[in-house]
Amino acid sequence: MTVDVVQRLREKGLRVTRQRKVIYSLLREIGGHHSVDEILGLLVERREDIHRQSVYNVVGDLQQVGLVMCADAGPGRALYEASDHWHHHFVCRVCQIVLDVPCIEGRKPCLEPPENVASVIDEAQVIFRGVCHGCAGAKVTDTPAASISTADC
Amino acid sequence: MTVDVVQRLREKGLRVTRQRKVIYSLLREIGGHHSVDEILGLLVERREDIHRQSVYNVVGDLQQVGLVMCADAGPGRALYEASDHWHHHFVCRVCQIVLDVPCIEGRKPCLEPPENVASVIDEAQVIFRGVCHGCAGAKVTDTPAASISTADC
DNA sequence: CGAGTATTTCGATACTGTCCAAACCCCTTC
DNA sequence: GAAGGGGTTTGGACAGTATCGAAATACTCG
Repeated sequence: MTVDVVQRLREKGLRVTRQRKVIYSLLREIGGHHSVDEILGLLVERREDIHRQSVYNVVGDLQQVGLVMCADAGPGRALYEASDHWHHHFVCRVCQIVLDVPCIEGRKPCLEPPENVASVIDEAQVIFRGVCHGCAGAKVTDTPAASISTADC
Repeated sequence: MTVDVVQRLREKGLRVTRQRKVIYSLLREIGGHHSVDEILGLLVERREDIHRQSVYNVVGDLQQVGLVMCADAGPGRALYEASDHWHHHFVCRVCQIVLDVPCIEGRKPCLEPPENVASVIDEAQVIFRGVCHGCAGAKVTDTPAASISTADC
């Protein structure tokens, strides 16, 4: 918990500040994927006076330390989450919700880790896209969602 | 080529406008991944007078039609490219360059979709991260890139 | 060719992320 | 426990990205 973040920061030579502890425990508590401004809003609700820039700094630092990961969910604002284990993400084309997809250990992606492309490849994150259960159920009429089909981003 | 875009737009009930033809053939010609503002810059160079908002509109439309795809390369601005075949991307942690990674399957759901997560999953795009050849050669000192490690799938 | 409407244009605006200097406070040392 | 040093936070300003609404334009069909 809090012991974890303190220890981890010390290990990496980063100082243990109120802001870092608060933001990490917040992300841990609420779970899910959140943008910097969402985090800022939640902090304001809880009477935590933390500057915008600090949120950017802190999530960046926590990411370096390995306590937070940035969810790949397509272009746009960055989404952060407290990272327990490596996993992938599903993004609904209709409501944009982001869901975790467990990473099946040992099962490599459909393509062999590409040769020649780069010197070091240490991460492979998958983005699945489609329509979530909620939107699939709700959609009865011919919403634009029906015509999205293939070839969308 | 141009016949293609005209036909494709008509099929989907979209009008064939100068802007749509110009932007598509531009993307087709130059290849690679480009942001809206990069596209806009290239259009200006070529004396093509097209409004910013129109570029947003057009790439969105072409994407719906399947002539353009949005490259998943992490958060930030969206990168568009003329879509020939389905593929994935490698992003360099140092210089942020985006490189294509061929997909062996070549078609959309190239990874077996996870169960229970959603109703429809029609796309799985992979983002590989690491250090490209250029940056790996240039880097002699202990850059932060060296401490990234773990978190592989 | 003319009417109707999709599309483009224009200006304004919200959002996201970054930069810099000054104030602050965490950690180490004594 | 006090003091110093330097990593962090803060505050304000700023560039870049993307969206909105209304008016003008131009593509398509009859």
